[in-house]
Amino acid sequence: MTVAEANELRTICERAGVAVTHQRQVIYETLRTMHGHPSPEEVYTRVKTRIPSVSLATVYKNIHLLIESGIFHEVSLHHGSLRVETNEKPHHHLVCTACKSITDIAAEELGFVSKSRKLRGGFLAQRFAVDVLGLCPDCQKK
Amino acid sequence: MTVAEANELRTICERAGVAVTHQRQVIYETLRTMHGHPSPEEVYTRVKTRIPSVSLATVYKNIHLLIESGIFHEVSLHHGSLRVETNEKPHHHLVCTACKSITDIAAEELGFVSKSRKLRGGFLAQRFAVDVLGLCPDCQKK
DNA sequence: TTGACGTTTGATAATTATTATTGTTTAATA
DNA sequence: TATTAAACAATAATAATTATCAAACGTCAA
Repeated sequence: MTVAEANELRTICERAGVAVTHQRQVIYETLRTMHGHPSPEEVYTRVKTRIPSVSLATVYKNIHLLIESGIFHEVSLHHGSLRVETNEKPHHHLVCTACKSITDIAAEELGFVSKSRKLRGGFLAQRFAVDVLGLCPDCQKK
Repeated sequence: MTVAEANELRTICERAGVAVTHQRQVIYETLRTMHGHPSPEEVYTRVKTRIPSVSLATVYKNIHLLIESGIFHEVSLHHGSLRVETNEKPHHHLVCTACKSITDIAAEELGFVSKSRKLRGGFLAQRFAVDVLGLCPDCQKK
């Protein structure tokens, strides 16, 4: 862990009012070294090599802490369950990072050029998560 | 159910090689009348008012059928588990609708103007799912 | 140092969402 | 309507996540 990283974690913990424990340090550090889009289970497996006694629940709790602190993100807010899209018109979504509610917004209404942070209805935009859905090369073959 | 809808469902079932059962009809029809982003549980509750004996598993199976037929979509692909974003650079994702693999693509690399369907690496773009992540008015108050 | 107190952890039970299994019923078609 | 494969309901199983709780830990005042 670099000095900058150590400081970052200390700041996060201070702001959140929690202690800088060994488990937290290792989980933070592990995430910093992992690439891609690891699941809690994958993080757990990695952390276990350094702290064999670590609990999966601890990994979950600390991942949540780090995500809530804004230092890491969820790849896509998944809404706990499958959701069916019933709006046929081309549109995007306003997703609340707190309550995860989904509101439709017409495609025209969302100019990608705009950097305005307050959108229609008072929604406060923090970031755009853009998924291109389609088929990867492997799946095209099948 | 309108005649057009009845035809649509029949076509879907023919293509998929499945029977047009009463349950399927009611599930399809129910989805058509629902707005927003219903979960399987919500669809199940609705369908139950017309077919009290219906099983939740049947609702799941038919929602999957309709999604695979392309007549409805998932709101966002959920990957079965939480995924942590470890890439700090601004980027988007190439998500395979079949295997749900996620590949990063740099923000610059994804010109929104482009309508090219084949992207870097041979990924076949089918549609863009754009989420604006932020806070809804209610959650801003809290 | 010691002891008291609040926090964190690990172990595990509980919950939630989804999928698989199985015996029974039903739709399609002759 | 009789046949037969498909679809169904009921429910068990699984996977992911969260909740519970007792024990261990860190901190700080004496």
